[in-house]
Amino acid sequence: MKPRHAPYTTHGTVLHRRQVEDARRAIHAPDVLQGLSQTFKMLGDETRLKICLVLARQELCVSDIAGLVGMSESAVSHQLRIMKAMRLVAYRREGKMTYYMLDDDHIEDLIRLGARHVAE
Amino acid sequence: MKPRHAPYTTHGTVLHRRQVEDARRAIHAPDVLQGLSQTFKMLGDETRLKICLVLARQELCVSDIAGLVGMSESAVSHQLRIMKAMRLVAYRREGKMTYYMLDDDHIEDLIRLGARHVAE
DNA sequence: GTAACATATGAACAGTTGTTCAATTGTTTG
DNA sequence: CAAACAATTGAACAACTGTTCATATGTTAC
Repeated sequence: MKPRHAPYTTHGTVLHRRQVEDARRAIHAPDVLQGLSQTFKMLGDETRLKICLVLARQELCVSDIAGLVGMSESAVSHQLRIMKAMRLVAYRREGKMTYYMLDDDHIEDLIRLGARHVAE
Repeated sequence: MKPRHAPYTTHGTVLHRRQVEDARRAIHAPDVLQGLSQTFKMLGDETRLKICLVLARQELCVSDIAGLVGMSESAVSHQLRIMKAMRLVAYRREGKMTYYMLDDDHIEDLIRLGARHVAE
């Protein structure tokens, strides 16, 4: 059985020149890479993921979000602050309450695609 | 200015009945939710994200992956173990080397969609 | 056999993360 | 005004994460 690759150097250096050169092109620019991982990390927490889901179609006040995601209002408020900083959610104050809403069209698509992946 | 919502109860209970009922339907089943956040969390780490990118088109040995993503071989090996456990990568041994490759079509789509999002 | 190498693995560690709790702010209502 | 309520904030804390370092495993070449 003949080898599919041709290794040509030693430790610390590139072992498979052609493959490595091709692969290098696949890596995005540092800032894109950072934004990407930040976005995914955002959705990597179940609480935030649920918040995104419930806020996708309508605005909701903090208490209702808390009830829906099964977390304390404080915990939700902390998460919303992060999501607000990332410009993922918009908010609107009305009297005692603050209504939050998802302010990013792409997120829903991302979750939908992810869900299709999970469903195998 | 008339209120857009009609609050009707107090603390701990639902404040906006209709919105909450609609929102509740948007939350996926617990196992789907968990799978989703796990997948996103996976991509939420820059090292793993880069590994996915470089392994999308061709297989590579651990040393070359390490060189490409700028991490020690040990660090990469640890991450590959996790990714292997998640059935995200497949591997093939050939002599001294182990060649890894992305074993999940959806991941690339997910990253591509994410990248489009980052680019605004 | 030994030496060199590629990879894997375990323990330890620092850094980060998400929640809780208590206190605070700001608003509405009586 | 005070009481009730919605939301926010900061400190503290436990849990988790990713890396490093040292060591181990397994393969190839001499």
